Amino acid sequence: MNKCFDGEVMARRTIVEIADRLGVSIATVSRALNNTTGVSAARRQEVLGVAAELGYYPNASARRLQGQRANVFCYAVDVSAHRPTDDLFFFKDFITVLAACSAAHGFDLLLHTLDSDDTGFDAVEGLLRSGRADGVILSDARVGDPRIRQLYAAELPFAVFGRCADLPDHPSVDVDGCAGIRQATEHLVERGHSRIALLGLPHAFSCALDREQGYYQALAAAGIAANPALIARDLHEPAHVYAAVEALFDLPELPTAIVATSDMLALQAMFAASRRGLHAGRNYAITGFDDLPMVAHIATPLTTLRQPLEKVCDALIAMLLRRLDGEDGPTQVLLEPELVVRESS
Amino acid sequence: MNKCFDGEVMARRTIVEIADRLGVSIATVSRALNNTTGVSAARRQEVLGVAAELGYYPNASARRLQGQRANVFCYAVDVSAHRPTDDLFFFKDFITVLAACSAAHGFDLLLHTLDSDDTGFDAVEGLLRSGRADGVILSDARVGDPRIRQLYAAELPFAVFGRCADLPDHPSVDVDGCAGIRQATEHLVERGHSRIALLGLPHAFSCALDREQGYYQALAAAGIAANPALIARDLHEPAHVYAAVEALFDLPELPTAIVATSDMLALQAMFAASRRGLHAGRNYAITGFDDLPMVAHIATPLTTLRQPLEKVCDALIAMLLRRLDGEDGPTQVLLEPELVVRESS
DNA sequence: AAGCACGACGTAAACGTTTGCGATTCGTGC
DNA sequence: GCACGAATCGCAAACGTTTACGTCGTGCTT
Repeated sequence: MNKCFDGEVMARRTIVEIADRLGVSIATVSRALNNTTGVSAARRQEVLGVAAELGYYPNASARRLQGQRANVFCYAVDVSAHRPTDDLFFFKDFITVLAACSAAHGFDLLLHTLDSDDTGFDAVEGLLRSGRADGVILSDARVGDPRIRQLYAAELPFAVFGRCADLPDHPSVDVDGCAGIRQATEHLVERGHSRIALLGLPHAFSCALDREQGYYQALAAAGIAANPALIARDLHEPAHVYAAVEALFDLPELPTAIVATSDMLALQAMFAASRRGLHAGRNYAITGFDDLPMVAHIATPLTTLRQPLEKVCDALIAMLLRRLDGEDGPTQVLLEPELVVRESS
Repeated sequence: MNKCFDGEVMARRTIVEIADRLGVSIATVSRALNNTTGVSAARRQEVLGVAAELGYYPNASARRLQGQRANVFCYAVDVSAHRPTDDLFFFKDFITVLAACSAAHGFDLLLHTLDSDDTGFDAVEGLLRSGRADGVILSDARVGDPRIRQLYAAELPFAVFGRCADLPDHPSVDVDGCAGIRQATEHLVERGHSRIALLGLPHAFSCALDREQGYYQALAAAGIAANPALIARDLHEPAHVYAAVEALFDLPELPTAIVATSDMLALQAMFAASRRGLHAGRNYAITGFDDLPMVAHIATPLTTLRQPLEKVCDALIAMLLRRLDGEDGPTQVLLEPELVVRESS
């Protein structure tokens, strides 16, 4: 039989063993291990020594029961929200940074996947109510997001990456997509472009409308009339994106620049263009949003807007921690994306 | 002040309240809630009623402390392993299915991110030893994987998606990449191809060598000599992949078919080819591996090998559960991928 | 009629920690 | 020499469950 299956119960050492070994009380051991006051330096060293010798690990369940806190956050992510057009590189980066931020505060990160329908979200509420997690983090906020409604009504601790402008004030951290896209559009205007196309995300996501606003604002400020033929919004199905991009390049008068509200949309556009012999940075300019790792390494590196992921996650965690500790503070944080100019524009 | 911050401590109901309310003992309440024997049907209904009325949720920490089990699995994923050439769509799908399988067995899924260096893996060991998780799931097995060595030596419960042929027998579930690529290559041979190129993954991953074997086996069986000029293995850096693909199409005598050992490699090749006016399914045939959601929807749908993700995750979870329950069973599971023929071949 | 099996329920211990409170010791100031 | 504060430590209660064991009563068997 394999070593991994010999069923030997993992011998868990307890605080009691350490206490017995040294002839002291468990209270002393606990205080020594937790580095609290009330223990002499000599004793602390003794305790630490025996603990290391025994290979002691504190029992998390006992700690949580006593401390009334699990030290666990849950990231509830709508997996159905991720279509082929979406940016899974961003998904992975977000998870990575979020896990790192949580760990830095001693919290584990639980992953809970959701369907697009509301079913299954009660499980998240149960997660909090049963104490398996202390707070929930949401992303991909939708217009009128029912998940946010539910958590808000239940007065449960949560924080959202993104915001719902149409919902009552709730804890949220967001990147200013409007300002970002405005900056990108202004950048193209400064480069002399006036026939600037727009590729927009599905309107179900609240960030889509936000970003589109930046495009309109920049055009208005430059005195350029918005041309409906150049504007493709609410793109979600792959076929939809494909058709929109093709239509753009079928126009009698081609756009000289494209503002894509996500890097994946920009990549699709570049792919379609290259099949017609049109190359970004040479025949037309294009900008994206997200700064995915790959867009810096493709044939024509993409000008895009970088999201300050570390700051976002820091703010999310900080917000939840304040909520748990009963302190107050800002419930809405808005961060600025950074325009990264590369060869595509 | 915002409703979300009014610091009202979430009122947690306990089993004691239910007992008091009905004038019975907490043991009876526990038995009723857990649907165990020793309670009359009438009592059970009473208890269930009061529990629902009070909005009772069992305290997970107390349960875990008593039951000596957290009902949590940890997926420890090497985030640095994911380069732009890697398949994050697969990453997301795997996580989704894994979470679903865990949930089906009443287990939560903890996410732990690792760097490529070994640092930080001790944290995973601590996760198990402190009882925050009962078992670990690994993926992207590397040749001589130090993580597997460590968990194996420590006799901790774990299961690997992938295998290390060079390591002692350990719990693993894998998809037979050798058989898969052999099947794909045979498919191309049957289509009349003989100048068949190979694109291989980084050799650090143990699946890379496995898959390449299938290519060699199929060629040998067909009596075709392997042509070094057509073989590009151990591709990891984006620039590396790019150069290899370009070199392939710079050959005086072009390959008529390409066996890519991952869909992402296939996509890169198709992209490079299309820039030269060569189109898959028309000018050359190509196959991939993984069946990413997107490859069915691109201009020329890709022939590829589909991994049975549900079966993989089921097997991983089952293996861990057996280990936790002290039962025995197979420690190595090998599943067959399914060849999905589309227009690219 | 006595014995016995069984169902329903309560008592209490256990899971492993943290922490308020009291007890003891020790040093220091008068 | 005595009182007093600080430092150090032990005692025991709590956190909310599960479960082995004991008790009681009911109904059945012999």
